[in-house]
Amino acid sequence: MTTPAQGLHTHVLDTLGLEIAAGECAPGLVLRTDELAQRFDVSRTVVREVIRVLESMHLVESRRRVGVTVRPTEEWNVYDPQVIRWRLAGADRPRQLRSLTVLRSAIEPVAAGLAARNATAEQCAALTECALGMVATSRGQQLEGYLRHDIAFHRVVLDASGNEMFARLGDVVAEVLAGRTHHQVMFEDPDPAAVTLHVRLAEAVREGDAEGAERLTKEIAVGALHELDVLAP
Amino acid sequence: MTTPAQGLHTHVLDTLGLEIAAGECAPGLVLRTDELAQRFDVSRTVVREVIRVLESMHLVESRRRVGVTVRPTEEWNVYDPQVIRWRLAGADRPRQLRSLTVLRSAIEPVAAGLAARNATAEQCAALTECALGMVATSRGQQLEGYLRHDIAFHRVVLDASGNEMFARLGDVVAEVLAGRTHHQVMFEDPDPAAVTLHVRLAEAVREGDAEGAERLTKEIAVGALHELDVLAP
DNA sequence: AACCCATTACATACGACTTATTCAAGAGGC
DNA sequence: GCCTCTTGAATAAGTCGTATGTAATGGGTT
Repeated sequence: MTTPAQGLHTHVLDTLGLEIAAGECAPGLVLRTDELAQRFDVSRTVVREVIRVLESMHLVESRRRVGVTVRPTEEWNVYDPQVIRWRLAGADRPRQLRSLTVLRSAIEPVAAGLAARNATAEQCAALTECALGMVATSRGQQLEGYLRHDIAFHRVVLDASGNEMFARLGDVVAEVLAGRTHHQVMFEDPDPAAVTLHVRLAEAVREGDAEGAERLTKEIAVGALHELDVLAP
Repeated sequence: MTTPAQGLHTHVLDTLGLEIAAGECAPGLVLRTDELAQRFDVSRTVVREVIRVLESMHLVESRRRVGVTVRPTEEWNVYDPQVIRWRLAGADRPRQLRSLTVLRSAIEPVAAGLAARNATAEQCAALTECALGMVATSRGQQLEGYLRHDIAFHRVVLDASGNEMFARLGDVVAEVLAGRTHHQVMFEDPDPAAVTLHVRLAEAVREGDAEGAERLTKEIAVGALHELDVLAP
């Protein structure tokens, strides 16, 4: 475990956040600030700043006389990209991937519909380019390149929706796609049907076909969920 | 501006967060920790903890030698309930309400469909009770009571979906409904059609009619969006 | 059983030291 | 003479140790 040295604060925060998000600290467990200071060999000041951040994520609760208690999962700020990263790195990655994919299946079709209405010419061009990139990397074990284009594609769609709440889910989608690619069996090339759907989605957005874009995105989502069912029981 | 005394940290954080979220601090503006310490008459320690929290929300970026710079809106963690509260309290509440309502229109139909499949008997009962409460308070300027039941209703649906990402949007929905009720013209009683839709949605969930639940929720969302269009140009 | 007090662990504060970044001045090359 | 690269000083955040305040808990007393 080599410290990236990128700040004591960052190191302590990452370590603690990971442990809590992974469920290694049972809810209700109390941490003592000076214990943590000892454990990480940093001052209590640093620990307190870390605790404050974890508190703002609703991962822990700090109360006088009792210490820092780990909060139950249901209270966490699960939309915080940092929390998502920690959870995806932890033990229940499968469950996490599933709930995030369900979230995507709700958001992205609507976002695609809006994108079909609002996308600029540049965004349409970017979308087509991404789709072409996906096609070009869809065979021959070029999963990393495929992933890059896939992420860019969905990011453009979310951005083009014109809704900032959707746009800000780009990072989440990127994490999901990356997690899926890196964690599951990577022997096979991506599903050809999915590639086709992306190409057609780019077309639908370019033509301003909102219903078509929504329907195609739903199909992509269904495929992703199905893939999860097959590969992760 | 009387301090709630509920911790220096909380006061400084709320004040700064509100100012930034309201757009009073232009992106790129640099704050100095010493200045802030002076301004709020607290120690640098407190300021630094606040800055760390704001940093974790991606509202600001702290760099050595340069200071604490306010980040552009696109980089904020807009799903953080705290950030949402700050923004709803600020100047661009209308835009914020709209984008959150669009988000709801994407999430809640899917959540309702899942709820129809997964809801427990208790959740179905709670749903019916909420719907009844909405009916009972739908006339005679009882908007506060109506709001309470409305919030509870949607929270149960999101919880019953069984997806934690949906469930955690309960707070967001609560903020949106409350913001809508408290900010807009409150002379009129709620739309009778909306009340009916909620009652029928409770029925659909109880009967396990996923498609019906999804369709009814979409209708509710369309109504809410239409209401926004009419009342907020 | 109700009240009070001592203990405990976080909350706040302050000051000194460290480190990274930036800006500018100066040396060197073209 | 102008541009570039290097070097060093200034600056502001980062880190740390310590001291004091404060609220909640738990036990002891009446």
